[in-house]
Amino acid sequence: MNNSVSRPSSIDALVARAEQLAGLSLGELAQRLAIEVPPHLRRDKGWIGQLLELALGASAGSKPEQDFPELGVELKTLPIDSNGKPLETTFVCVAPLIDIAGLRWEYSNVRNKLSRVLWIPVLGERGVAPGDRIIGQPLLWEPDEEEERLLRQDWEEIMELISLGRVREVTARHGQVLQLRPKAANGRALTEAVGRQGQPIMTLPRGFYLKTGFTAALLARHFML
DNA sequence: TGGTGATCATCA
DNA sequence: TGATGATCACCA
Repeated sequence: MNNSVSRPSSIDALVARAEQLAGLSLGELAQRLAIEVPPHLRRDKGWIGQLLELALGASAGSKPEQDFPELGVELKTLPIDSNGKPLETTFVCVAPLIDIAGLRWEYSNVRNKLSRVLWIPVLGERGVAPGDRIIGQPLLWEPDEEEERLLRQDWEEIMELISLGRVREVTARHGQVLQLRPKAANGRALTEAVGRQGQPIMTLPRGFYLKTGFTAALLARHFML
């Protein structure tokens, strides 16, 4: 089906491998891995991410962990336009809606996932066929003090609302850099949460997403200074 | 059902 | 036209 790629033994090896992919089109990379290129992403929204995971030797699976737990690195592809600006928000992880008493930022899944991220920019607008999109220079990123402060602030504000049983009142407009939005297979996929009187309710699963302004800024901080 | 990978589709 | 809310595919 495809050539398997070994797991990188170090962060340096991972970054070096990612740098070697820069400049390639996704079509070229897919061909190397003997992977079929979909004509569009409407039914394969995760195709780019999974292609890069395969190319870099990330662990598959659907565990709420980093892609390279032994390296402490999370892998994220980031679609960008011709100006280098992100085209989409970035999914981080699902949000816990029950049993959240005592949850602290320091031990949160958001912080764990974002403590170190290998960003792979992928150049190409919606109209560009997936195979024609170009892999950009990777960026190994760790949040600086200000970024961490903003993330923490948003996380705490959103989690407080959830803990108060007000998850249904939280919209994507809450938060400066981090937002809470539905993350579900469809509108019928419900999960348990807590209502305003502390009663159990069923609601859409939610996920934390990074707003485009935040990812645009972190790219700018490293590539345009 | 709830995780992973995300982008789509529509509206303000 | 950018952002929000909705959705797609796959896996355990």
